[in-house]
Amino acid sequence: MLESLFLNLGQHDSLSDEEKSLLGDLMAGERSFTAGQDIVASGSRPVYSTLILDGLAARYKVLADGGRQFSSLQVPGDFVDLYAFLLKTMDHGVIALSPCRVILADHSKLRSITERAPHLTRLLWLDTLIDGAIHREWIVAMGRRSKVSHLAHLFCELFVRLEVVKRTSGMSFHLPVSQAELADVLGLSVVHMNRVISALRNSGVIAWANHTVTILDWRKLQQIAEFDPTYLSMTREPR
Amino acid sequence: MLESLFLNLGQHDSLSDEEKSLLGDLMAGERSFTAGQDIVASGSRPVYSTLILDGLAARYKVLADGGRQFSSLQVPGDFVDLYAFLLKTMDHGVIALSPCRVILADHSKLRSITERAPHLTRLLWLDTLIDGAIHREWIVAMGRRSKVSHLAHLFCELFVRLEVVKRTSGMSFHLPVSQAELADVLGLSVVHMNRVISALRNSGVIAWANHTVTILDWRKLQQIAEFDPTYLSMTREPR
DNA sequence: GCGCCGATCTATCAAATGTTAGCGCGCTCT
DNA sequence: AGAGCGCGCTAACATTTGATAGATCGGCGC
Repeated sequence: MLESLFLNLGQHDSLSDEEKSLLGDLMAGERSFTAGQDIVASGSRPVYSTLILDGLAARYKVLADGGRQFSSLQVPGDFVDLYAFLLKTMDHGVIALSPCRVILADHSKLRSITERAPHLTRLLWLDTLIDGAIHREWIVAMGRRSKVSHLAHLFCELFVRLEVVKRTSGMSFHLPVSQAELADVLGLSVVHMNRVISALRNSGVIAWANHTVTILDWRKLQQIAEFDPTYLSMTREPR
Repeated sequence: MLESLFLNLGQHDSLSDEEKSLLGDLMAGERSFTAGQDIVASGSRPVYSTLILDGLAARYKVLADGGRQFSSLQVPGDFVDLYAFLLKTMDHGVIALSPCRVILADHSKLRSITERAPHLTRLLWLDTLIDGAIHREWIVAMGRRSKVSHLAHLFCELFVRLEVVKRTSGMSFHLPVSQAELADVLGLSVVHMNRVISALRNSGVIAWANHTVTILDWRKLQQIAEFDPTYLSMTREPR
């Protein structure tokens, strides 16, 4: 059941059987959420962290004028709020974008991992660092890429991340979001989001129907996005 | 000399004398950089992490069309590349925006801290998590705030962060950047950056001359920015 | 079958943002 | 003192993006 987590953490360095069993002990208490439900509420002080087993979730913040901005998308194998273990108070919410099955990690058990399992601790730390690297890439995309390039970059990133946890089929992946939700990722109006999607479609590099994205020309998509996966740290080396 | 670091880490939880001395052992090898110099090069694989003692630095990425985007600003007491300890390869550069004095932390010594000093490890981890929280706040600002609000938010954040390390004087702080560099923070053209600055100035909440920003009306600035410092985790509690 | 409703898509106009160009001020270098 | 230069600032115009409105389409409940 923790296969996605093992695939995710294990892509960066090898996980020993002992570490896998520690993770097994750590994760307990499965829960389910329907699309649109809050998985973690802004302002709360969780006593456990949440790992996604199935589904798509997003971190978000809502402004006074009602505008919403997603600051990350979370796929199976991702901890959505591992940092809450040390940050204590959630300064944003996490919402399920599709039906989500999650499993919980007690903060007290996490703490004991930091006391006793330094290598596993480093791998968990690394997981949050990659989170940060993705944030930086998003900042660059929002600030200096064209909107079409930004969208292309997002699709590249999602494809690669989903491939790691075996959630792609061929060059396709499931993306259960509306255009309005995607607009909250890129920071655009819905109307303009639609224009940008049309432009990327018309360039013939992707197809998107029935909540499924298909990459028709990976090379060209990567070119449009100037996508360089270095920031995802997908090499296996001692950490 | 490590006063800024102690102030920075110590704001979240108390640092024992032993931990301070571990940090003293960790940091060795002072260096200086002039404004405009790269402190860490993109693509490099550093064997030490860098702490800022004095000066202002920024993480950045350059795109194919020459556009540059800063993804963070780093002030005294900040590790600019603590994550490189686990991420291994720099996917972006770090540049000195003003003359910078820095000090280095050997990755092998960092590793031994993770093996022997769990609480200090958690505090270092926390430091990178706050980095991530700031990134998320920037994403929200870029996506959904008005440009004036974004700038106001940046000033609020900088003021608070500089205050922690005692680099403010009254309601003023030193901000040694040109408008072009600030444009690379907000992701704007220089011309529009100038318009946004003028607008914030005309609203009477800040003054900015000689590289010094003075907050004239903190309450109103905070209102314009919708600034809530929760994400900076400035409460002292067990971590 | 019928009607409702959310989602996609389009059209039109308004506002925000970028581009190019140029002026003036205060440096520093000689 | 004069030249050169980075920087702040402005003007005019082009392009991108947003707001409002409405059409179309398909799923779903009654």
